Amino acid sequence: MTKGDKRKDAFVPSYLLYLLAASSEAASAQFHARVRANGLRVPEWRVLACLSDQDGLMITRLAAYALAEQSRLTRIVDQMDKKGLVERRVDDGDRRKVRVYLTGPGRRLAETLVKEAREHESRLLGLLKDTDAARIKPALQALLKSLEHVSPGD
Amino acid sequence: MTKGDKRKDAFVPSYLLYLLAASSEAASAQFHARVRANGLRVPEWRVLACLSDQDGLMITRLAAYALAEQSRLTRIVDQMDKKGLVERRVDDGDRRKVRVYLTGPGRRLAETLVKEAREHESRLLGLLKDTDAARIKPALQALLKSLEHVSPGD
DNA sequence: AAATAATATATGAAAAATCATATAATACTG
DNA sequence: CAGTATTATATGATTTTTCATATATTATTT
Repeated sequence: MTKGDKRKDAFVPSYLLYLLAASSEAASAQFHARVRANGLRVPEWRVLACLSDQDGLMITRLAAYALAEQSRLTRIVDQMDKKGLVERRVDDGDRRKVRVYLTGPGRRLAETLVKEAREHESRLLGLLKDTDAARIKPALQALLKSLEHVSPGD
Repeated sequence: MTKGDKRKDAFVPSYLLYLLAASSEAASAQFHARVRANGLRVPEWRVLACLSDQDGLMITRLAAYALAEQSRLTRIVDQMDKKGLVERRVDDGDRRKVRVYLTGPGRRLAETLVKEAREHESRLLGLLKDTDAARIKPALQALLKSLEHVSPGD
């Protein structure tokens, strides 16, 4: 019982959901500042990144891929449309669907930012010991995958 | 060139910041539903958890610990105060500081939810292979720690 | 100790996110 | 193929969140 034992068994600092939220926030902070420096908000950057992976996604799938709720994504696409970064096209085969495509400027901005994102990621991983750097992405991918098939009522 | 090569090299699904944000969101979803079932919103639960680790934190430190911006935390504490879960006390030594303490009901609710959180975490880790389960928390802690000392202008 | 700077919290106004639901198109069913 | 159900997107109203800054207290400087 010497000293410094006021928090003998803190819960939060080793709680998985805290570690995920806190490290997501901390790891993203610097890069998100770059996003804003490019005149975008975070959800807009996510849309650009998703479309640069797969152009012409419909609103619903784009929302899921970009981690945004559908009605929010509709409005994000509105704003990106106004900025000239994307354009909407109604799907020919199913006219309920609205597909979102990058414009020229949108694609160029996406490419710039994806490049910056890759560089930033390298720097982040470079901060870690090789073992941790090698393990973190596989562990997260495993977690994500195992959660994909969890029933909602769980 | 057989088939199924439309997304030859998708960026997003293996991008660290995406994996962090997506797995944080996916892993938290079920537990956050439990939080709401207990009449709390997520930031309120975080405050309870932080105070159950260390009662009487000042607003600023509580904000950092609970991953909320200061002015937002002020309002969250307002609401929790109204609900009778916490109470404010001005610090005697430095009257700028407002310290936040759990009330009896607040502490009981915190204990209930921390217990549920621990159980939920076990279930989550149980979904993973032993190697991934053993590695994920250390890897995240290493990432968080390496980011603590990154200069803001980086 | 007066003047200035720094720190802690709160608050008003604006922007963004959420929730429920409207609208429109397509798919199913008897 | 008429009627009903389902799916996709948009929108209004409300609640949250954010941003800048006001207010109050303490620390520093000269």
